[in-house]
Formats: sequence, structure tokens, C-alpha cells
Amino acid sequence: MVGIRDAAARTGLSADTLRYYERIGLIEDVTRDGAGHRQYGDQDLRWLEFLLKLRRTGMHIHQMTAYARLVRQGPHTQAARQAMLEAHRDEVVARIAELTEHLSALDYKIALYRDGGMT
Amino acid sequence: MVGIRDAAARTGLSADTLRYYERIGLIEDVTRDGAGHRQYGDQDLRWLEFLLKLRRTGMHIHQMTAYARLVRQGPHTQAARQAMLEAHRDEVVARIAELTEHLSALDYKIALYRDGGMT
DNA sequence: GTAGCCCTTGGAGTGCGCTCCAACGCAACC
DNA sequence: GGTTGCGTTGGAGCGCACTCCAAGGGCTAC
Repeated sequence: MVGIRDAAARTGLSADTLRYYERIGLIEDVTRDGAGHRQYGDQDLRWLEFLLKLRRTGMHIHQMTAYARLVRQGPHTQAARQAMLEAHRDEVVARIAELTEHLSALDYKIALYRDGGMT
Repeated sequence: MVGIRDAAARTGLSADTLRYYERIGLIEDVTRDGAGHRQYGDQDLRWLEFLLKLRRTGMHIHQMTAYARLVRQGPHTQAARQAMLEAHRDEVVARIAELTEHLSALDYKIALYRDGGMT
């Protein structure tokens, strides 16, 4: 069990963002210590790391809250969750393809500069 | 020479965005017809397509305006422009690597759902 | 000449994802 | 018991990249 400061340091999110994520329902209500301070367990940290992966691959916050809601609703939402992840996966694949394509254009332009062919 | 509507259609940007890009100095003042309407030439369209590539690879608007400013200043800024593009290229490569890495995590999770291993 | 349409402008508004703030609480240490 | 330090809350503010709006101008068709 770690405080919000440590949870922030471990996940790379800010303490403000952790509180924000809780507010919008991305994280289930975190347990509190005697002073009312949040205490994050291993499960919380793993969930946060997973959320961060979704976020860093461009999933929108509202989709993430939808996914989180499904998780909370229990095992009968597995198929829906799987479908969400698969749809997102396809978007990530497409994004990688787009970046790779534009990268060649960028490389081509850089080569022109290197050859002194640009004015 | 095409009007703003056609330029928007061809580049995939909106007419509003084209005017916005001009306002912030991303595009040099576009020539106008008798009625004061913008007319985009081939060179303008090629420049817009290049801007769009930078944008779609995650370059920030203010970096793009910096690049545009260098182009306007003439040939003696070639080295600076090349450096900007190379730095951006490195970011794109890093971004692709990150996406690819997170993609495996996503695939792993999807496989768990497929095997019925998730609750 | 008037209706319809597309364009112009400056400026305000929007949605996203945080980020910051003031006011306060509690616990520990001197 | 005062100070320090870390946390709490609700709500306001921010930066980005557009996006929309009202008011108006000019061309074309009828």
C-alpha cells in the first residue's frame, strides 16, 4: 500500500491526474488510511499501468471510462471488453502504419536537405 | 488555382482550419481573386500536404510555424530546417516504437480474453 | 432588383485532458 | 501549542487546435 505521491512516481501520472481519474470513474474508489489519505495497492497500480498503456496508445478518456465500467460490472461483460480492446488494437495498428508511411516522406525530405537539393 | 472549398476538399483540412493556418503564419498570404477570395495554387497545396504530414505525425503547431518561418527566411536557414526535421523524425521513430511495444501488451491481454482467462 | 450562394472578417466558443488553487485537516516533531 | 509537511476537497483555469458565429460583401441567375 502506497500513498498518492508514490503511486504517482511509480506510474508516471501526477497526483492531480490520479485524483482526476478517480473522479471520472477510471479508478474505483481507492481505500483510505485513518487520515483519509488514499492508499494504492498492487492491484491499483497494475490497473493504472494498464490504463496508461491505453492512454499512450491514444485511447480517449471516455472510452477508457466505458471499459472501466464494464470491468466493474463483472465477468459477463468479457465479450464486450474484448471487442473494445480489439477495436482499439486495430486503431493502433492503423496509426503505426500511418506514422511509418509519413516517416518515409520525412526521410525523403531530409535526404533532399542532405544532398543540398532544397532551397 | 482553386478556391478555399476545393483546397479544403483536396487537403482534408476544413476551410476554417485553412484560414486559421494562414492567420497564425503557417501559410504565407494566399493570393486573392477580384472578390478578395483566396486562390490556392499547386505550390500552396503541396505545402499544405506537407504541413498535414507533419501534423499527423504529431508535430506541434508552434513548431510548424517555426519551420514555416525558416522557410520564408530563405536558403540560409536550410541547416536549421534539416535539424528540425531530423529531430522530429527521431520523435516519430520513438513514437512508433512505443506504440509497437504497447501493441504487444494489448495483444497479450486480448489473447487472455480469447482463452477465457479473464474475469 | 432580389434571391441564393459562397466568401470575407474579428472574435468568441468548444472539447479534451489535465493542472492549479484556496481553504482546510491531520499527524509528527520541537 | 505552534510549525512543517503531506494530504483532502470542489471548483476554476489552462493550453491546444481548432470550430463556430454574426455581420457583411460580391457574383450569378432569374
